[in-house]
Amino acid sequence: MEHPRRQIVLENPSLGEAGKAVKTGISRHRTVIIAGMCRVDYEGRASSKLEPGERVVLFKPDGSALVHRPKDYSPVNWQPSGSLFRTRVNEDGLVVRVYRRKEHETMEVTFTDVRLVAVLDLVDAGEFSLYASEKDMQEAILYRPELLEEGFRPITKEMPVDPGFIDIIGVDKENRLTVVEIKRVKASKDAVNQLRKYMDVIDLDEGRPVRAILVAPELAKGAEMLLKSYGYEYRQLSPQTCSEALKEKKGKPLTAFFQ
Amino acid sequence: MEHPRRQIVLENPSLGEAGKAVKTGISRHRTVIIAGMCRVDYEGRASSKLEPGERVVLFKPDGSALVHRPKDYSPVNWQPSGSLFRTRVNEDGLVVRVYRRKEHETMEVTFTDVRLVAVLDLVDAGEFSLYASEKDMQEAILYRPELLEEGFRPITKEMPVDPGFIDIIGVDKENRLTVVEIKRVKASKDAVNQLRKYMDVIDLDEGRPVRAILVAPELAKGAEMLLKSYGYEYRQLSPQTCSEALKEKKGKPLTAFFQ
DNA sequence: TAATAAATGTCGTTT
DNA sequence: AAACGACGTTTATTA
Repeated sequence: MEHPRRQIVLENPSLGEAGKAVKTGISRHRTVIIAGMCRVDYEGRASSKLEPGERVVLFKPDGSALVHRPKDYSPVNWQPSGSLFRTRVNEDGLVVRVYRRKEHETMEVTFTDVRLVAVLDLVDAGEFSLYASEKDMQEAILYRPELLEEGFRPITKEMPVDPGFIDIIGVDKENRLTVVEIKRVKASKDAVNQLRKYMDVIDLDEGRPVRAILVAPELAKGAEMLLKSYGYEYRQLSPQTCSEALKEKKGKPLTAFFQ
Repeated sequence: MEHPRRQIVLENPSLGEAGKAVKTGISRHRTVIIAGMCRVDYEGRASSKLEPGERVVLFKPDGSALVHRPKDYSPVNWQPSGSLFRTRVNEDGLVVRVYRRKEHETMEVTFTDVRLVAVLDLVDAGEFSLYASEKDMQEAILYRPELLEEGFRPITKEMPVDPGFIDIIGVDKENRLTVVEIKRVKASKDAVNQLRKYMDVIDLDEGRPVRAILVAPELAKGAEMLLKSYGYEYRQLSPQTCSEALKEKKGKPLTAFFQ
């Protein structure tokens, strides 16, 4: 015997019917999808006005809300999780007010015509894994220092200094102190400046020559100039390569490499 | 006589029915919503794996795609606009492959159970206006220089220099050259460093004293220290205040202020 | 809570 | 195409 999950799907409902479904969905912490003609007003850190048009609006059980136009990756208006919803139907239409009290932010969506309402009881405990992040690149170099260069030996990772954290500090085969800054995307001037900030601190602490190496899959034109002017070095390395290297080394604890 | 817009809404369809609807929707450049049990694999700049769970997936006519879990503001997987879709039904389920050839990026969503498919012909030409942006702050100061300080006269806006653009250059009431950097949120060390970069360039060009003013609604602790150490100044100003000032001045062209 | 840096950042603009 | 900076950036991490 089939036992269909409780869900509401209304096609071209009246504003009243739609409002009722939305209220039900929100109070029962369901995922609510509304598609239809609406306008949106936002007031908070900035303020915005979106004139009427047809959009897809998502209200999630965690209090996040998204207004999506029929184009673009990013929502035109939104509220992050933790927001509160209030739904009402008045002479303007079906109005959903989404507000965050602490941040003093409000987004109000007013529907004048609803094409679709769906109230869904979604269950999602699936694990999400991301590979080839900057952290992966860092770990890969710690596990296989030859990815940086032959003879390199890491000493510290995430070394805290005044301006932030130095990704990796180590020594090269000639025992010179080496500061490593990792970028998982094409390195820009900013990356070089970041490295420079670290070098300024290191130079203060130590009186001996220190190498600086910028690790990234690509180097922007301006960044290359700046890097050379500082006498720093560049090592091409992609997050994918690092991710591959990590696969082979899975299981060994990081600490083993700091003995 | 009613003329309902062409749209397809299927509740708990078979994978075959769902696939057919999705293919139709994508080929006709409609907005497609699918809710159901799926897994997602992404491969590109990074790579990721999302184990099965129930999600809402959006495919837009401009080639953008979003996978939303029942929580969080941001999609767990996505592709930006310009992507291409390929839909097929096989032994794994209903598979939608979203790829961008140029960037070598692929996202593949595999549905094993579909709770809802909606194919909508959304029309959205509504204008979007954002107020109290950094641009608004800049314009407000150009229109009403006293927002910065009494006697200030702007000379240039968006002055291109080596590291980027100086928001505003002007002279104060004592005719001293003044460099203005604007931030619409609390200014951090980064903002001070940005200002410093501009000052380095200006100092090269001119041999006379130059003032540097950081405009922002708030100043971070570390930023305040750094600012003082450079001898730069801070002017508190909120985007909201600027937005208000602009309302009163609507209509006058900016160029009128550079005579 | 504040600060800091990463992000599959995205998006717009200009060279 | 590349560079550059803003964004209601958001998100995670750490002091």
